[in-house]
Amino acid sequence: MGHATSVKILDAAESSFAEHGFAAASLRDITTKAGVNLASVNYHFGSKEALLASVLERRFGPVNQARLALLAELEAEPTPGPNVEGLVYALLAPVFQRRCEWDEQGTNFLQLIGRLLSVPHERVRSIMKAQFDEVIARFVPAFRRALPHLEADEVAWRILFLMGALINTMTWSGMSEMFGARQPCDADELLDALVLFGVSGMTAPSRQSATVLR
Amino acid sequence: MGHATSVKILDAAESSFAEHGFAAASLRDITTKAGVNLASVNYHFGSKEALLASVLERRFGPVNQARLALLAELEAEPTPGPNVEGLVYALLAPVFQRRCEWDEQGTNFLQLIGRLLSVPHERVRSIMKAQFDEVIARFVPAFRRALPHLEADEVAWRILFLMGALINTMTWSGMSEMFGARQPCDADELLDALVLFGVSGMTAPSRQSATVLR
DNA sequence: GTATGATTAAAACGAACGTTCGAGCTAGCC
DNA sequence: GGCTAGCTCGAACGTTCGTTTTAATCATAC
Repeated sequence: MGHATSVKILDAAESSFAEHGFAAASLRDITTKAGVNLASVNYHFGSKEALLASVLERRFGPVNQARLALLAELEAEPTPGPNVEGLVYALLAPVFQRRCEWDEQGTNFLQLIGRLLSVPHERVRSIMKAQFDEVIARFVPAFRRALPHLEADEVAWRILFLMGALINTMTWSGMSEMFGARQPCDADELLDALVLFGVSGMTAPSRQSATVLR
Repeated sequence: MGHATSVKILDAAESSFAEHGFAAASLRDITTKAGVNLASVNYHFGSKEALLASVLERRFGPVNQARLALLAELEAEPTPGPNVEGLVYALLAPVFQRRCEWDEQGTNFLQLIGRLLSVPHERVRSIMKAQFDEVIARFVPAFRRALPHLEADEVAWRILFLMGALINTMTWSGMSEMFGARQPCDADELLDALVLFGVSGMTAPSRQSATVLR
């Protein structure tokens, strides 16, 4: 059954890409983990790069769909006024929710994202862009409406800062120990901490109104 | 002159590691950029991995020394009370200041950091740890004193979030355009934006006192 | 001028990589 | 039973890698 083989390869590739990054993950290692033949990758996916593309598409689709669904709920609410917390939550929560579901398989979804987003690979970049275009097109204006005291550009930069806090923290599991702190007990604890940090950061005063230390 | 060759190799390696990451950067590419013989790397540094170690040590030393110097200045001030902004600035500013100095050479220092911090390499990790141990040992307690309303663990997590915002944003130059925003005009503008974001995030209310959306 | 250590260079090695090929197996259809 | 398409497999290819070897050159000291 060809489909079962494809899924085995995708699972093994995800795990290997998360652990080693793209360049250092070898097809021999991936196919050994998957328990399939080396040639299967090229048969089912065409190339190593195409395999990576499939791994990313398989995971980002659901996360971004969930983000957009949460955003739609927010925008349907009758309560007026800015809801930065809702937006931050809608952006971050789906990642943590999918993590619990997918990490059962022994992969580290968030580590995968963090690792692959730092890969300087043109195809990766274009897949990211394609996956995130709608999310960006919907979230950036929503944040801008919720944060009218900020310049449009600064809102976008803050979203980048927020994504950076999300991604980098997840790339390195175990980094808390390095900082003399315990690991968050579960995904919810970390999500709560990050939402608080993010909401506060997003709603910080604008650079014009703040006296910045120099 | 052996020393001149070493510096050429370090500069070329830095540029290549920043652009490609560690695994995908080849010694042949590096030595071609440096205009030296392939064997020079092994002669002067011992191995590819040792070369990476030298690249990191060369750059992180001055940044972390600057961080500690700024922290010492803060702690010497007679003004009492928490100075979260000073701490955030002390942590972030040295990176931007060195960037202006070192990028003259055509390397992208911040991109290098971001790229290499995501490398799942044991030696890289141990070098990072060694370089950052003193910074962490001094900054984490200082932040904890400045933020007594927070649990000790949460302070550490927030520092991680802050570092994540710093690192990830820098890993991908040009990402602002993807979000429909212009690039920050200069390093100072980006630093100011990030300091505001970070200070506000660090000083956010604790999870106990905040009602987090669920 | 000679000796020595440092440095550089060309060449080659062994290993591993991703990709391709030809053969064999399996399941479904007639 | 025969045929076909899909799928899997072992083997090998060409390429690239990091490292090593050997020889030559250079700078310094005497």
